[in-house]
Amino acid sequence: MAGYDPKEIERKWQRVWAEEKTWEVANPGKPGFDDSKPKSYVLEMLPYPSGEPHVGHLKCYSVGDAIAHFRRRNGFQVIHPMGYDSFGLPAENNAIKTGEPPRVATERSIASFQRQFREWGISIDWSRELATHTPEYYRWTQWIFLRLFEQGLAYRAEAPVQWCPKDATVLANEQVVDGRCERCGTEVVQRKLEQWFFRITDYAERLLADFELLENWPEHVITMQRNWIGRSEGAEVTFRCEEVGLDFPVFTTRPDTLFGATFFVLAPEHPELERLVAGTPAEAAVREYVDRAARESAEERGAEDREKTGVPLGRSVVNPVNGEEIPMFVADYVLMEYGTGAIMAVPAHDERDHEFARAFDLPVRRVIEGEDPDVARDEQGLPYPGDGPMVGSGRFDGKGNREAYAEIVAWLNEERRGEAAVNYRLRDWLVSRQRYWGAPIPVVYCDACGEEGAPAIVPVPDEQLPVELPEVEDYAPQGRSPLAAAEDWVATECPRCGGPARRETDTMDTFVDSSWYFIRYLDPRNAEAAWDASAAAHWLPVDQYIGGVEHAILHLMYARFFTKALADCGVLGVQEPFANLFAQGMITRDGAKMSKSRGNTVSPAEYVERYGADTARTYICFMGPPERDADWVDEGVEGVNRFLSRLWRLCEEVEAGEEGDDPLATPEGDVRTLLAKAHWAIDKATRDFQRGFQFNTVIAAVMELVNEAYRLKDGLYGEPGGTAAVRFAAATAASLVFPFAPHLGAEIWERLRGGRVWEEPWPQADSQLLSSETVTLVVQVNGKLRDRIEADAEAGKDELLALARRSEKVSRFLDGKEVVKEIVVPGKLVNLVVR
RNA sequence: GCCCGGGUGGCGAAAUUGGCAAAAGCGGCGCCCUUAAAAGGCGCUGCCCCACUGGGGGGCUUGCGGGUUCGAAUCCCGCCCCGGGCACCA
Repeated sequence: MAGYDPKEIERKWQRVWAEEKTWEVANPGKPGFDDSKPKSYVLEMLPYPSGEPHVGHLKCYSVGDAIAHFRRRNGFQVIHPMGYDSFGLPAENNAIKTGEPPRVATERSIASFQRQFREWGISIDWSRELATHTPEYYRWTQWIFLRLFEQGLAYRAEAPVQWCPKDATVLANEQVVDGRCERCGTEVVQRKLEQWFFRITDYAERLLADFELLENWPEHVITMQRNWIGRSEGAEVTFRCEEVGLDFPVFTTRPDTLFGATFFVLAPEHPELERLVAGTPAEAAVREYVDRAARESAEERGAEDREKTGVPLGRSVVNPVNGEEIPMFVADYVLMEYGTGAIMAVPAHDERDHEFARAFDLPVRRVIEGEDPDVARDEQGLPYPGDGPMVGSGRFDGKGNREAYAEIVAWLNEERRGEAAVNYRLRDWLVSRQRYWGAPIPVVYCDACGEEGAPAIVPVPDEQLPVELPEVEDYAPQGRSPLAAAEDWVATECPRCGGPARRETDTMDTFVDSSWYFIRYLDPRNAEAAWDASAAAHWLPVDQYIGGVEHAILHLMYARFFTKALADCGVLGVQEPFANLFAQGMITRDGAKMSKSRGNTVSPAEYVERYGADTARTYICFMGPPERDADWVDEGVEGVNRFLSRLWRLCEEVEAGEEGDDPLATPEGDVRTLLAKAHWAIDKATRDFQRGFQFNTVIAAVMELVNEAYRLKDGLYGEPGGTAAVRFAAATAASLVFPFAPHLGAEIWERLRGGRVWEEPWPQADSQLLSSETVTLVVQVNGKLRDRIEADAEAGKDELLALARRSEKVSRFLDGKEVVKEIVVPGKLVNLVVR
């Protein structure tokens, strides 16, 4: 007999799927569209094609494919596309190092991903394949940019931005981790530059509120986004500096502590600083302080345990609630990016203000009493951030601070000195990059159309898209985009006046490309529009999205923002792109994250070569719950390979043996036992599939079924209905394991049953065979297990009690004791409580 | 500091959601097949104690300490440890 030869089987079925285009689905209204089935959009995050696929990819697509197969066999028309997020820094950095154009390295990597996806047997609709670096794709990325521009959602502004000196580019806030460039680890510096932004902050409220619309997202991902958006409720209150006649609004979450404000602080970047101190004795000191702050990195400024520093301005503002004049300072613990860049300082009830007050010997005035009566009134126990009755707050004294909060805000409103306000930590999304390998931003600058020396920003008309990325020689950025060197390309004609104009030379952040790809899949060859409205209406939203948690904030929030913005532009009918999200865990080796430098990487290709794709995929799904991190162990791979081989040999054995007689109408004995096990496995697999994709226990159930078949088969051959039962067990195992090991599943099914397993509906458990006539009754005395007794499944309470008391093992513990309580759970357990 | 996860045999894990703790896998031990090995098949395998020719019996056990309950890995209260996110955000 030929042993299990995954190579041959896998090649065979991969050819079938490719030739028959098995996984392609048509759009509504197109030939081949099946309107009898409900749709299901199963999507894994598209890979960034750099080098070869790694095990993280194998996991993501194995999990997604199992879901896609399961849905198909449950009667859904599943759309399951694939593409490549093929613009971005790594290809460009490689180009700078080796001189190889980014396109060449990227397309080589794409070819490698394509080959391996086929070798893994992932059920992809290849007719919908796309790559974000192709003009056919980025043309529409540019088109979306123009729509956002029209809506005022894309704008150009000078702003302090995070600049990475190594990569010589600006970064999005999200790409700065602990003050360092996410990619290269270099400390970022602040620069003031003209940049393009998307107004994601306009959507902060909806991004929060619409968590409601999601069906099932991991709680921690929602929490991370919520933290990132960072909504705070409070009030904006205006403090006036009479000496220079300026109003300074501040944002505070604690308007109830307004009477405790004893000083006022501006951020070093505050635009009015200059006017406040120009020509005053404080000018020199303030300027020096501001310059020093500007030189410091965000990391240095944000360091923990940093001493509070600052400089008095020699000016004061008036507290609107009590008319008190309080001194002004500049200090770097106040951030320009948040709120208004200025704060009222309440040292008695805010830790940071308290530290500053101590450092500068400023008054600390308690306005809320603490809980501890001993320290309630004096300066001990300060700063006190909690609740309590108000003191030193005029007519609000004695009221609870929560109550006073509302009244103070109402009063500010009446007096027009402030109003309720909400602030967000979220900043607008900086999307321009001074880099080559990205989609060009489709605008030109025209001096003739401009005013007062400033050129006009003229959008490139839709019909002139795409603005193609020109070929260049030198990819290294020199503080301006490498595109600036392509002078023939930069010099263009103004679409508005026809005069000479210059192209924008920045490209878009790659997160822009990946913020809408899931829509393009629905109509990827459309040359007239980004997508056909009816296709989008039919398939969206994505029913199940699968990917790593590392995208919990960036990609997932940007895609949510895009969806809402496109809906507002009237070109999309959904508010949320991904109804269900599954965040897969990481695969480690030797307990550590894989890295080339550590030398603990796992190459999927190597394992696929040695054991076959079915083994590699099934192992990955068997390692543990897929949402959790899991450690790759070679012996575990072999264990799964042993299991698949065992199933294979079982198939060969039944195939070679007698056809056997027909299945019995009322199976008995071991025939029934094996059939019951098969139906138990069907039931278990189906439930675990639905319950959060617990593939590890699904596979364990199939293993149990195969083990049971091995235990019983030799006694069953020749029995009435015996061979048929073994055959049923093997075919059922193949059918259940198909979503993980599609080649083996398809092959065994074809041999034992004929036809295509993926066209078979998912098996249904026979409830007759799920229940048995007898059950194991657990007998406890005082909650401790004392005996197990076979009992009639239908037996009543009294019968079970009698049975339990009759047991010798039980009665031993009842001797000389009084039974004070009897608990009977029919079909399960008897517990006798004795004294 | 705040917010999420998580802690169960030698290892990664199960436990139908309050009812037999440890399924399936790995590792380990033993047996069968074999001239031999590999492959394969079968069995045992949480810890401790008593008994042992053979069969057996008892206690303990889900990070720690309490509680609720006839009964807790599961629910409640208080701690400890590990991982992740946010953090000078007013």
